[in-house]
Amino acid sequence: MATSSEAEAVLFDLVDLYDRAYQAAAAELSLSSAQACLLGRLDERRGMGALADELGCDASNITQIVVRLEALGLVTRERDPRDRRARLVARTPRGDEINRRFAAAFTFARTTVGRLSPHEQDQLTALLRKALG
Amino acid sequence: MATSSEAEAVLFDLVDLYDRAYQAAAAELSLSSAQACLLGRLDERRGMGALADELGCDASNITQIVVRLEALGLVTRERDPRDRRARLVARTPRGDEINRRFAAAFTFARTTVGRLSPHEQDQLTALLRKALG
DNA sequence: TATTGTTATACTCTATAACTATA
DNA sequence: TATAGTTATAGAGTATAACAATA
Repeated sequence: MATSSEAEAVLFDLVDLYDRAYQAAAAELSLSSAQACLLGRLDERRGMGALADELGCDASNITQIVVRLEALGLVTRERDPRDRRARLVARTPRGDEINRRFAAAFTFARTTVGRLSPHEQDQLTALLRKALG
Repeated sequence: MATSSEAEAVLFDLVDLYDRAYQAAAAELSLSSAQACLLGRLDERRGMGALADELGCDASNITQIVVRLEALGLVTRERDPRDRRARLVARTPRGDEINRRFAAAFTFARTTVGRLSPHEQDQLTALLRKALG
């Protein structure tokens, strides 16, 4: 591992725990992490290309995930009337419901931040913003 | 997304960037994240079950990853003389070399923490430790 | 009988390359 | 000709269930 300093080691633990909690919350709703993540990006409907950019992966990958979510009845894929090559992905009412339940199930970030006082939360935010450059 | 507060949103960004950087560093060495991660756990040789516990996944999964690392010449799998059911996984010299190069390539945590003063690094460590409970 | 690990199988994530439809 | 997305294909991660060898 590349974690020589204390701070680096704590960062590693944080990321590890965060990822596991995210996956566990998704699993409670029988979703993969990738499915839950994509579903969470659909507060506004979006094209496939935009989703690929946001999630940092190939468009063909997005197609696969969206096809599965569509089969589960959680999203729809409509032709964009202004550009008939494009497709707009949107959550169905059931997709909204599942997304809400995922947000409720993923307590890690809330719980973690909630252990700090408001002042400490501000400190943490400032430090991480500076660290992220 | 379940990130209502500022602090939660920054945590999300941090985890996202960390994961991407980890994967990119592994890819530089033609490894998957899981392979790089497992390789990093072998400073001491370990049994398959111990690895499964540490990585939080099924033993059959570890078998797959180890078989691939073995095929790449990065680890060996020897019978434990004290319990012939068990197998001890260890890095080869080439595995050591690749692991060093991965640690050098994964600069994210170092760079990120390095943007903070020593005092700020201590603050961050203390805040995250408290937050993680 | 219980434990360690493997094998068989199946599903998902992911990328690359070739393709279709539209612009 | 260029762009948005899909399809075909392949490699890897992951889990479950059934299995072998050893304790």
